[in-house]
Amino acid sequence: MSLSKELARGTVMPIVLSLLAERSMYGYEIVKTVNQRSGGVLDFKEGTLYPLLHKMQGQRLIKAKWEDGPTGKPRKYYALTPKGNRLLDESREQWSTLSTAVHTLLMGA
Amino acid sequence: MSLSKELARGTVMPIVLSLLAERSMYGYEIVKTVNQRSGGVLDFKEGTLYPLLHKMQGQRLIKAKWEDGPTGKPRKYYALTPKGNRLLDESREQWSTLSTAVHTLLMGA
DNA sequence: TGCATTACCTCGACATTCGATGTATATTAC
DNA sequence: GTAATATACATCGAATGTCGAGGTAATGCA
Repeated sequence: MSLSKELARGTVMPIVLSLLAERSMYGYEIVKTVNQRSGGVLDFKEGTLYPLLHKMQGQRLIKAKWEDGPTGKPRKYYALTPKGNRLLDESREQWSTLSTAVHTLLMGA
Repeated sequence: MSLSKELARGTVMPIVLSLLAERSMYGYEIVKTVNQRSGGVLDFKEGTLYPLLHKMQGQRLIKAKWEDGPTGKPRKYYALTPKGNRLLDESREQWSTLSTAVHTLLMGA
């Protein structure tokens, strides 16, 4: 795996939480949104996201609901649970703490 | 693994490169230095670091030299190679890019 | 003597991620 | 009409990274 990919490990779940806090989304939409909003820096793969969504659902961080999309074809929309919302807060805090620490060590004390 | 640990994945190698750019260090010293400088946010484990150092040595990113420490007991000092130095530059750039992207997605566009 | 610390190291278990692959429908282009 | 592309769900195996536990041995100190 490239260094860049390696660094991005662990940011996937927090980002998913953050997007779902904005509004409900379906899997494919999450992939496209992240890749587009990050300007190509992040590149979520379906093979990464779908298992993660299922895992997060099992942990009651998100809940799923089938709803008809604009074409009439059903899509699986995910939304945050209260528990997911709490974890989001925690994640943001931890990201701040970590990125400060890494910055210090990497960019010079 | 805790969320925080999960986030820190992938930062280990860049940080090692960064420390060794400052001066040569031995493994145990790297562990202690990182944990202390990060104020406990990062917590390098020997089981992580030693295999990594060996891997990096195999990739010619660092080179090792046995030298006598103050007690006369030999220590294995690691130093950056030119190749390691180039990767450090790259790593710093990639960290900046990534952390900006993650910040945007996590903390709100 | 006994304990903590320094300093090297390996190993197995576990989790994460990717690339590949599969299915099916909808849209667009020729 | 049909070929190609995009949408949208999903699983699986291989590769990799990390940790906790364990091992060895020397030093410093009370």
